[in-house]
Amino acid sequence: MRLSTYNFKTRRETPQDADSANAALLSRGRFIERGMTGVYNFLPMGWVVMENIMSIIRKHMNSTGAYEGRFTTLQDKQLWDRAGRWESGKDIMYQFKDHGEREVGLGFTHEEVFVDLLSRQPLSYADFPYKVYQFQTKFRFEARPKSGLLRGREFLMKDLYSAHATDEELKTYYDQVKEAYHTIFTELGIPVIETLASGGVFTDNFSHEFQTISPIGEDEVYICDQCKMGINKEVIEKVGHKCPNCGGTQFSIEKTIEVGNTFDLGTYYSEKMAVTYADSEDVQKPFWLASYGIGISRAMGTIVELHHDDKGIIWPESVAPASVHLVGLTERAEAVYQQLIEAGILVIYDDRALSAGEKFADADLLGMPVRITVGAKTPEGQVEWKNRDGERSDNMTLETAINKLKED
RNA sequence: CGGGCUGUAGCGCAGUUUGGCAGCGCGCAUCGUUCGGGACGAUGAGGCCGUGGGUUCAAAUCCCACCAGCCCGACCA
Repeated sequence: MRLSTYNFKTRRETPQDADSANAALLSRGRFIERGMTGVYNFLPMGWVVMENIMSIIRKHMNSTGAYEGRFTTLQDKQLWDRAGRWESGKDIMYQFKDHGEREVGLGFTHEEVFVDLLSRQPLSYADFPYKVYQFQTKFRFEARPKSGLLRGREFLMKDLYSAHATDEELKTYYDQVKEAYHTIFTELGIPVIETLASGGVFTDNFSHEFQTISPIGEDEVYICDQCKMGINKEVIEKVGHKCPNCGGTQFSIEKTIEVGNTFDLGTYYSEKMAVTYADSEDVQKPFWLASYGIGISRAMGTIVELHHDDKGIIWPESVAPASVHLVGLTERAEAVYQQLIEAGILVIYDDRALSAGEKFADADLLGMPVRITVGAKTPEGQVEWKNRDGERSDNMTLETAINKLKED
């Protein structure tokens, strides 16, 4: 991609409404642009990051045997009444009347939709489990949106739902998804602590949260000194200040961002909504349900909170919009650009007629993992390689550089 | 939803106390000189001073209401 044709120009100054590192840097780099409070547009380069995050998640969701689908956003009140959540969800759900007198709402989670979907066919024990996930824009009325992409009223989320004939089957899959979550967050560059938490509006059981330590986080987690398991402050009384995993009583307390969660919902929704399956004796029984979420836009904001310096973003290779930021200071860069493309490397090429200083500053702000410079000071037949998170710049042949890029 | 602060050009801000021509920096346009860490000069374009009402000869400035943004609470993926 040539910056000369990508004309969303970076900002030198931080917009006054940017209240966090992720809001400031993503906005200065023109990855996102605020629409209204808690609501963001994604510009093309920002959307590439979102797509990259989604592909990583998609890969690992598929490997658990789940299938990707897409549920409705606009939903009838009657559906929500079936489990009694039209009333209990009033504070966070956008609810309104359409052009007639029909009461509708924007789904902020999809347990009801998934259970209703299952009820559209006769259910047999032999057909379980069902595992469907989606990427969808969620709407939740947050009293006070804050911290850029970390808490918004409209945000992109991956939600997975699984239905099981038995509790044992659910627990096996539940653990499998938690494993997948650990892998996903590692790949995203977000170190997580698996944390015991309350079920919120979803369930009275414990839920599991995937928390990452950050001073901007809104949660407080007690981390067990022995086994490193987390216990959300909201349930520390409930567990008697004792680690349920190893019995440890020494904790360190950290501010954290919740980047993922899993809920074991039991047979609650199946029973409430009166959707059951026939077991091997042809007895109708309630099935077991679990749901699992990861906020995509929140993950993007979190990555920036975790990976930046005073000059800009430092994208992990796995989600970066491109592998290389090519700073072209002389004509020779054009040929280098072509060869990088031919080698199959994703590259952002700064071919604009700007001063070197501006180009370097933008390269730092935009945060591709590797910067390659070609200028008058570059020895003939070589390029200058600099890692975004390093200080040194090294001269090497383009061939060497390409090989290095392909190793990663 | 309570308390506080703030809304002036695309962005960052001064001007409001004490009413009197709409300002600065960045960015943008044209020309020239520059050219390895956000270069320099010249010229120029760009404004519903958040919105509505009021006071006044005169309002960005004073008064009232509303809207929006940020912060602290309450709430929350």
